[in-house]
Amino acid sequence: MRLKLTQNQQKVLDYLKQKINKNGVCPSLRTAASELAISHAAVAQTLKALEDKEYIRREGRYSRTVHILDDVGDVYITQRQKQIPVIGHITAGLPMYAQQEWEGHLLVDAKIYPGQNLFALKIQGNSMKNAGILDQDLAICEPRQYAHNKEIVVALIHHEEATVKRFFLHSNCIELRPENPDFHSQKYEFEEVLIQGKVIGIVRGPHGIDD
Amino acid sequence: MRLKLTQNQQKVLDYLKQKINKNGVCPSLRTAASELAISHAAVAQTLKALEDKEYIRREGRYSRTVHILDDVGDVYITQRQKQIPVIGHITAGLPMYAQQEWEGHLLVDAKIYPGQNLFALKIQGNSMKNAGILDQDLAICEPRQYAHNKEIVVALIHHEEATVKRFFLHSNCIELRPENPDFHSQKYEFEEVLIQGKVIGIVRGPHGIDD
DNA sequence: ATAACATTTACATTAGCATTGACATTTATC
DNA sequence: GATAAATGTCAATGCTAATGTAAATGTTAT
Repeated sequence: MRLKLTQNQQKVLDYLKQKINKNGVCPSLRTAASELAISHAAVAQTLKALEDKEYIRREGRYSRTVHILDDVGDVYITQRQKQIPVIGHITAGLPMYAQQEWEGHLLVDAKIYPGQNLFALKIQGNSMKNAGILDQDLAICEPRQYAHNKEIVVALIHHEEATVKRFFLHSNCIELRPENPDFHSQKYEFEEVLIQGKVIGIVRGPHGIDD
Repeated sequence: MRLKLTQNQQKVLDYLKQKINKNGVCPSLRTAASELAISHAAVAQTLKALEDKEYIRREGRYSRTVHILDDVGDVYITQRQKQIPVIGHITAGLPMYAQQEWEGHLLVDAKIYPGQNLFALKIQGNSMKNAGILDQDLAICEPRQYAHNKEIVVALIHHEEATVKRFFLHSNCIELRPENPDFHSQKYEFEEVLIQGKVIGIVRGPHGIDD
């Protein structure tokens, strides 16, 4: 949702559009300033405001190119917003939608994450590092009580410990395999493991991007 | 559990929600006052009551921003959505912000990705695998023309080839280091490399989660 | 009585817009 | 290439209108 423009900002934007349409390029600050009868720095300030409000975009620091951004319209965007709970701790025996300990909500793009009753889980540790899942990442999960081989799942072990691992079903046991040579595969009896969901995506924020 | 609202408080809250949904920002006290047919100080008092009951949150003393809170104390999703363009290819001539080059928009949570004028870039290849960035991931980036050592950046090489690598500045060259033993560091003269932004996050969809 | 709600008024703060001038960077010109 | 001109940036500053705050006070409903 773009913020509304003030009268002055609209005036400058209209002027820019007209100029760019006519000449193909943006006029210099001082040219614009003179034609708008204000100072060059005033134009620069308004341009900054227009950029902050996402009506234009500029390139590098001293670049002279300005792109006018069309309204992308948020009619469809409202249908794409999806709010999913971030689960703090998984409590045994409760289905996902009944989990109590929320750490809050996460907003995701429904176009990328289709499905219902999705939930998010904050990853603890680096056991899935080689699958591109790092400590503190948010794993987007779809609730499921079963899993196929090689899928990355959220599993509850001994009804208390939640973990994200790659799933393998063997004839007599379930193997939960980490993706990090520092960790080892664990094998469990069928009744020791409860599948809670399948990981369908990852959201990583600014934390820990640069070690 | 939050205290119940009075009829009047509920009315004002509904009004605020509607206004914020429509305009993206909270109306001024006097605007609201006029539309609710009361005085501006009355609105201020009700806002104070709403804040005490944790239905809204306001920033500084004289700040004009109001956040609507949900029952968990999170900011409402309508105030957290942020659309960012997905850049298809960064190529010669820097048409990076030319809208026709965009592959669409991505909806992200503003709480996780603060900052303005963000853009997303689809990762090609696995050269950053050990940094938890895989092929086809969407890298969330903040525009920047400079970088600090060890940061993961989007760089344009020889004005045509865009790449995501870890950045190192040496006395006589710039090193762009991949995070994958199958690839090698590349060193460039200063004028060969143009920094376009810093990677501040990753969004990975269902594709490629299970190799 | 008390809390919620309302008003009026004076005051403090902020946003938007403008200016100027020094400076860094790019572009043009020779 | 070197130099000059043009251009974008930044910081400091001032002004005005719009805006939020606070205090004193009155009204209404429970």
